[in-house]
Amino acid sequence: MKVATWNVNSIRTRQEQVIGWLKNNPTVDVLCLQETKVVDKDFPKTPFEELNYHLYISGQKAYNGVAIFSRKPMEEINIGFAPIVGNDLAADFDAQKRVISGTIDNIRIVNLYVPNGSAIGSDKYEYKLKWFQVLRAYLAKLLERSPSDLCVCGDFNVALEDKDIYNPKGKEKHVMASPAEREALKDVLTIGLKDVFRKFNPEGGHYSWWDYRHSGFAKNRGWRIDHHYLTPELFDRALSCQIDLEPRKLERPSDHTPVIVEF
DNA sequence: ATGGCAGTTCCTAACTGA
Repeated sequence: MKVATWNVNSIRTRQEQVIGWLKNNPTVDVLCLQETKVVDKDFPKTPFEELNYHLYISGQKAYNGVAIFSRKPMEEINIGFAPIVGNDLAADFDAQKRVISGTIDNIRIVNLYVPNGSAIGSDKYEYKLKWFQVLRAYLAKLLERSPSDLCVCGDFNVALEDKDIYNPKGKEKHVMASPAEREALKDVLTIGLKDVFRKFNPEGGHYSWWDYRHSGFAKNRGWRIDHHYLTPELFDRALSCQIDLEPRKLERPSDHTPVIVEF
């Protein structure tokens, strides 16, 4: 099975590129999208349903929004944190549409759009750190509830190691690389999740996001912030994990490009 | 770096993103 993650930065703007990518990648079983930026009633479902995908979406106006496209129907679709951690813990977080998950072939796919955090010390930064705490509770409960394999993927807005950044100098003061953000993500991973990209690609120089500004992509000044984290058995079974640079080369691209795991 | 790019809406200005 192949599971891809792609922050498309607006599904309506990127619709034709996503269709083209799915046609070029017919072996992808599940595509997790982030930053769809559209309410559910306006999501362009038809073109993807015509390609025989089952769609599971959770969007809001202008910001955020996640979706899962699957070749086969998924089961136990959960939207937001609340169905797993309860309303009290999820209350401040589910207004932003950043979490959707579903089960396929006994593997629970969790699709995340982690908050950006804006700037270190800002309210949004504190929100991001708290969000990771709720995520940890959410994933721990998921594992407790049904000890199936987990594939937690999406836009994490954190580069965990210096080698995930083109020029890490001074980046500890930069959102996405600050020590507190890295610790918050590492704390989530202690429940038993591993970065599968690093199983196959131990070296630096691999990125999934490039700033639109300053010709970031042309100069390969990127960050690796889109990840797949797997539970141990699934990690051991994994066959490959690759970043597809092609969509980033197109006219009017998303600032992110897809990452695909096979297990 | 008041920077710069791109997307959205309360749409030609202001916001959010990363």
